[in-house]
Amino acid sequence: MKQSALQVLSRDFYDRDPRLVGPDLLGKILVRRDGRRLLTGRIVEVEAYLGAEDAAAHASIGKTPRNAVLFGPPGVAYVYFIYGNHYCLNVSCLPDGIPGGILFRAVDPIYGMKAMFKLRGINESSDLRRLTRGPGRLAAAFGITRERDNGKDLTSSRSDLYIADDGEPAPEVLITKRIGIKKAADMPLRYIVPGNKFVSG
DNA sequence: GTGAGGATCGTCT
DNA sequence: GACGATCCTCACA
Repeated sequence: MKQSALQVLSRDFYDRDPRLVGPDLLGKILVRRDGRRLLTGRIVEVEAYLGAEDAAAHASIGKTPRNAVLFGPPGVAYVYFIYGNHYCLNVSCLPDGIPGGILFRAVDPIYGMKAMFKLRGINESSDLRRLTRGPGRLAAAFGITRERDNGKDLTSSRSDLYIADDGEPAPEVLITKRIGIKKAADMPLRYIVPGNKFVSG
């Protein structure tokens, strides 16, 4: 894949309701530049998180130092640490002042798999699905941490983390309930590419 | 293939 | 002090 063929998604793309941004992100490319290494993967599973009306969303309790990015401008990385072990990557949506975001749950690795295995700390002979299936695994495979990436602008190719369109036609989208949460568990805010082996659950 | 249980710590009450 | 937008390992089938 040629990097020049990638069109970085603009801030306008994220300046919408997460319920519109979520399905549109499927099929797009997550890109990490790590020194000279390039890591890429096709997004196949995301979840939308809203504001005060969504009890499962971090933003539902109001603005705090932790979740401030969700209340800021669109197209910015929100990375949080969970269960004492894992990081999860989100991107903020909606205009400055209105909270909302998308959680990246899985990607289908395209380039840099060898480096991803190393970052994940697992052997290359293990099941490929273990590489980037699930939000914690995805973040680890792309070397994403709160310290390094929280608050980072995802709309510039000069950034070492961004999301791009490679021109592939949009995939089929299936909407389901979100998983791994207790509150507001019935809201249909999970978007997946049906049949893709990296989709979790 | 499925299910139980533990690890581990930042964040908010 | 309790909990969580998770993952791993180990039993067992």
